[in-house]
Amino acid sequence: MIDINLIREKPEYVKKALAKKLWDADFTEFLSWDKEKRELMQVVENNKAEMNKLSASVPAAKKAGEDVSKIFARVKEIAAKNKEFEEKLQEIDVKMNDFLAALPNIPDDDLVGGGKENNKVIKVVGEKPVFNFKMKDHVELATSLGLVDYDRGAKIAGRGAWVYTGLGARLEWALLNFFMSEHLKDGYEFILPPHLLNEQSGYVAGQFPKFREDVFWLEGLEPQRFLLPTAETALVNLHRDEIMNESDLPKKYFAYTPCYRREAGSYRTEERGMIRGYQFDKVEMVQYTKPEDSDAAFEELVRKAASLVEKLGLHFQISKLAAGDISHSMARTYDIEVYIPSIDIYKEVSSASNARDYQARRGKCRYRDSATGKTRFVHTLNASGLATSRIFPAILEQYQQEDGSVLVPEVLQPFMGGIKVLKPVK
RNA sequence: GGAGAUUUACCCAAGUGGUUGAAGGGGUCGGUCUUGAAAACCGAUAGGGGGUGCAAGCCCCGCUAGGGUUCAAAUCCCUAAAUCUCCGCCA
Repeated sequence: MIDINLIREKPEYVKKALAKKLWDADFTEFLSWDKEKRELMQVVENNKAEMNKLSASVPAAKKAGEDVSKIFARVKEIAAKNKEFEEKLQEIDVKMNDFLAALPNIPDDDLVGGGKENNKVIKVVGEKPVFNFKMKDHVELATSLGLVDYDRGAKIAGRGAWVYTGLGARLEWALLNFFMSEHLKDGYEFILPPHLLNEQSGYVAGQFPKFREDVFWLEGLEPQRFLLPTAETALVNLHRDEIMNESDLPKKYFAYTPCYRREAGSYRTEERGMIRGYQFDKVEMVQYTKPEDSDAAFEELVRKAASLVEKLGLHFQISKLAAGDISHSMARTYDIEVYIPSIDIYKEVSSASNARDYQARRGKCRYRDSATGKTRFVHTLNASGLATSRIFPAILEQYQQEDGSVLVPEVLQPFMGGIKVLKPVK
């Protein structure tokens, strides 16, 4: 939610900023609603004040033995007149809320406009691996090593599903454990949230109304619930409708959940295997900060996400996203992209974003400023740390050996009972 | 799935139509007393939005949420949510 005052005061600035997100905003109608709303409020509230006053005078008048029927009639008269205005007012209110709720966040000033093509690689870590043998892709490797069973996944669940088996399951779990241990070391609090969330949570995270169609809704539950598309949805709602103490900030959380998304359907051949599925595992970090601290928190999240990939010994890059490529709710996003040799492409394994007060406004998530005693909206930030569905293939491909085996990254070995090599099953 | 109870401020809690624009207690904060603390006593403590105004202020909405009845609702009616208890179901 963008601050309505900003739109009132600098509509041209907001329009320009949103244009960088390839969003064409026109505030002329909105501002006229706003004006009308405030005029109507004057009338409605003045009428209510008069009604209140008249009603309050009834007991005294009764006591004095006066005729109160005139007061009743007068209040009724005002109420009837007011009804029309109130209905109009509510109508405008709904229109304005819908309009505001649909607006994306304002991108940070330093971002370039436009879409993906304007993303900029700001850091490259490691080098593309060189193979002096015929390299295999991760699907081939996962199958020959007995790590993933695609056929049985399709059998029991259908398209877009796979089964981690044996050492594959252990590798997946080792990744998650490794990520968790790093976050715990950094003082983040471990959260296991519910996976079925209510509509309000999707709204506050900013995924709704825009992405209502991209999540899985459950039938037979009232009120309706959906499967979370990322743990961020749960984590940024933890403190909604709360006023936190300044001393509680920053809040640093991480959660592990599968992520459920409908988008999986249309993958291209370059994305075969476990690059995209209806469900994938992710550890997600979220911070709640004071506004002045969110830039530093953002840097911390990017650094943390990158350090995980680096510790895994994988070649990757960090991209600063153009305004049009960052998600709806965010003001700023850096992607960590790991190299997948078989397709010679860098794929996102973490998206670190600063939502600033966009989500906090939607969720009325505030803290009390100890200096002024006033409430202020917090800033929320999130970053994957990490999604396994692309790290797993990256490890298989980048760590593959000529004999068809795959080395286990050193940091994962303690989480896999010391196993150092994944060997082909006969 | 069925039945019942509950939902008031930071916490507990009174309150069934009109000085309740919410008692009382606890807590918290400030003070008196004290070498210091405790105790006691005194005082403060309803939040959060919104409108208007240079401001002081004035006004509107807030007793889980949304509707309704009424001149007037925490209080009556309807709907929903959450919590608790019991029963049923339980891969």
